Amino acid sequence: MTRALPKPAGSSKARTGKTVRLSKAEQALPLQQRLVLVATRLFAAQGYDATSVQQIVEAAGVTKGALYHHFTCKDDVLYEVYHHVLAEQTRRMEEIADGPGDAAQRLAAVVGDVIASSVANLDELIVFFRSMHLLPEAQQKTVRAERRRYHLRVRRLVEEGQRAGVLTTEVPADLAVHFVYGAIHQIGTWYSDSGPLTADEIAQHFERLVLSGLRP
Amino acid sequence: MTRALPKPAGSSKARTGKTVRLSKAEQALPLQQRLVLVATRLFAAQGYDATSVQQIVEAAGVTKGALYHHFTCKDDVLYEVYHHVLAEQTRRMEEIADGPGDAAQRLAAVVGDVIASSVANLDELIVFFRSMHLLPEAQQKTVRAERRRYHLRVRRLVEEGQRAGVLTTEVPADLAVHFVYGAIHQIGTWYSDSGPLTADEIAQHFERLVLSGLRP
Amino acid sequence: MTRALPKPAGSSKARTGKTVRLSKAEQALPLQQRLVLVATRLFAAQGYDATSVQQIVEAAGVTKGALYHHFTCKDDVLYEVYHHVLAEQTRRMEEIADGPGDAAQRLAAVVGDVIASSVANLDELIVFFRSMHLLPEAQQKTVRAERRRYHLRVRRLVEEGQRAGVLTTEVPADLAVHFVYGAIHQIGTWYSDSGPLTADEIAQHFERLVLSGLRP
Amino acid sequence: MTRALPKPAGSSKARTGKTVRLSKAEQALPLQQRLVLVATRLFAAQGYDATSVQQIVEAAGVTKGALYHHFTCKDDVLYEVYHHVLAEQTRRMEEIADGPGDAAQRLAAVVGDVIASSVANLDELIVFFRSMHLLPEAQQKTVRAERRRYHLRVRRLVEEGQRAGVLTTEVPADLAVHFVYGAIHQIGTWYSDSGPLTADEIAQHFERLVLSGLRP
DNA sequence: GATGAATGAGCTTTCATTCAT
DNA sequence: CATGAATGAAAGCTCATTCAT
Repeated sequence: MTRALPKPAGSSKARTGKTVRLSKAEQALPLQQRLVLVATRLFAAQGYDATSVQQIVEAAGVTKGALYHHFTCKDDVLYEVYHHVLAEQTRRMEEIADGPGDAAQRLAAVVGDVIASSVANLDELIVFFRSMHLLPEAQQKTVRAERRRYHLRVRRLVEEGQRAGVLTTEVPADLAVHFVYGAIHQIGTWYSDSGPLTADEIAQHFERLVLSGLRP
Repeated sequence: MTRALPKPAGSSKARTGKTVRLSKAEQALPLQQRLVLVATRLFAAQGYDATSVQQIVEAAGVTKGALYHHFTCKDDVLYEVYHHVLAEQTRRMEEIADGPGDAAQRLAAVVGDVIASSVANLDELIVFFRSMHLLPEAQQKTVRAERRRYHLRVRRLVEEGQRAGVLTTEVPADLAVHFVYGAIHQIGTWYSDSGPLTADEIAQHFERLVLSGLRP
Repeated sequence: MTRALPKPAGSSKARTGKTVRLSKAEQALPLQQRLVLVATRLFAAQGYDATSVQQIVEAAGVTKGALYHHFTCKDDVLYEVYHHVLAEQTRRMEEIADGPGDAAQRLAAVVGDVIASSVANLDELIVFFRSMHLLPEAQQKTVRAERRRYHLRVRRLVEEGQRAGVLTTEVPADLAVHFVYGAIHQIGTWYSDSGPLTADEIAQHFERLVLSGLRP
Repeated sequence: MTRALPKPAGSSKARTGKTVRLSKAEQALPLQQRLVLVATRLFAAQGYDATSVQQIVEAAGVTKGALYHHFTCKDDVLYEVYHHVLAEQTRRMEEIADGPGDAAQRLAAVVGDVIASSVANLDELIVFFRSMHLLPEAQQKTVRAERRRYHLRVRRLVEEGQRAGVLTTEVPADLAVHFVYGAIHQIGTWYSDSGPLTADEIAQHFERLVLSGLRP
């Protein structure tokens, strides 16, 4: 017996009694969006497997049948979260990447923007990195493909900067992108609204840190 | 079991038929370590909730009774994975942080070392970030406390470097640490043995990227 | 429904993906008959319980509301199948039984006719014997009463033959009827359109087999 | 609205509140056999789909987990019923068919025996013909193959009789077998312990009816 | 008349965990 | 120490049926 740990009180599922409260505006959303919203919060707080469909529908104020009227299965709800995050993030990134400024400036802008939107949607970020692997293989493939497209677009931005001489060629572009996004994607594990820094301040520091490493 | 019928495909548990094969050396490990090892691989591949106790004991070649002899419950196995990772990483980091060289050099060495050991134990890294939130609150607290101690030690190293003038004071030490480790902790999401760069090369690039950002 | 995900294989309902195609003439039937027709085929192919109301209405090209407008409940659809089979079979049998010829000749004619109409409506026959027990007790009673009436009429025909000396008195009339219909009612379990014998040939053989056993 | 039928009181499942009572001897059976026994009775009374696993385990005095420890799924329990019936019936038939006497005598003996054993195990007979089609396709195939083997053996017996001149060649052997067994397999739909004839009397009459039809 | 969203009840199955042997 | 049968609780999902529009 390795150690006598205090036994968890209840079942291993529903690890926290977490309930989600919705604002007036959120309650007015169409049921499908309301369910995704509620599910995102619960998945972020407890994990996908540990969140029961029952918890989701209770938090949304409907019954299971209603959920299964809008989604084919629980996986589908999770997939919807990804779909939402990825589509939004990709859209924003591309708008900046395809915009004006030199490549280094645009990269910095992308970093700043993605930090802002990550902080604004922390739950989605958390769910994304903790639970993607729980999707059925087929859907994981789709998600990974979308992510790769995102990654490749940013890599092209870095390569453009390298060719233009505003970013160092010493670091392979691929690795540079991983480096940049690594720091950002981990924000969910430590950021807190009540921390000493605002999202903006974090974004500025990160822009600087990232860019100074990538300058020639 | 009367007869082995093909399992229904849709089962949300056992998402992959993943089985784990152990090397000769690993098979010779004491049962407790063997179980943790096998569990780590399964948790990394399928997630904690999606891995059944049955799968773990089958992969380790024993029966449930044996597992429950060594661990109080399934949570305890997961906790053991963390204990193992954290203890080892902390030991290595402190050895370097308390060693010779200026603060910036030691920080670079820490970064290099933690990347090396992360790549060498990818499964543990993956489980750590994906499944920590699934532990009962009590154990999460313990783990978070250990992580904070680790974080604080590295922060002290950064502060030392700032005071010594070898690291910039423009970035808060706390944020600097988050930045450094963010990139490292995400390695599990993209690193592959068959990728273009060796762990060593990645480590060198990351050291450079990190340090150039933190130089005054 | 957000997206069409492949259905999990193991679902105990919808055992086969059976869909029913209707001929032009059948599509022109009034909705109520069309629903009964479609339901008969689905019940025969999958069983009553395994066929969902959804499948029925989809196959008929309408929505649930339409079905519930014509039938009080799913049971009612099944009952309608019986009603249809029984009324038709009784009508034909009585026409022959009340017609010309000696009792043995009329019995033979009944056998021939019932085989012909059973083969022509195999699905109804199958549903009849597989699913009658699934009706609510009250409706089962009604159906059983109708069947008994049918049975008694044929028994009277046999008794008439016995009195007239054209059928043996060694076999109780009741048992004789069970014997005769046993063979016929099982046709659904082995008959195939592509088998070596036509319905007519089967009918002729069965007439001979039955009658030679019942001759004095 | 076709007709106003009295609505079924409860859910469509568990159509009857049927409970099964076990004799002392039956209660002493190993759990696996006890479950099959209880399930056979419930399936015969209510149908397979309409019988819940809950009903089975309650009648057997255990919990669901116990059932799933011995069977992989509900289908498996049904399959076990078939396996049991078929193996037993085949064994008995082959013993007689391979025994002494001319082919007609052996055929008569087979008929007598199968009636006796059908009456002795009416529930199994009923389940067999009503619910076989509810098995997954793979298992249906197996069952059909076993049945075909049985059918072929009896057909060979008929053919032997035809060659020996003790059975008519006017009726194709295949059809003859279908005819013989048709009557027998329907026994479940009308036989009652409290009816006017004993199983023995029925058997004797059927032997006579069948054989006189098949004599040259 | 017909639709589509929603309900409520129940179903099969899974699984961590216990315990007599 | 270890096993294998069994428990108890919950989970995901389906479906007949209702009802506002």
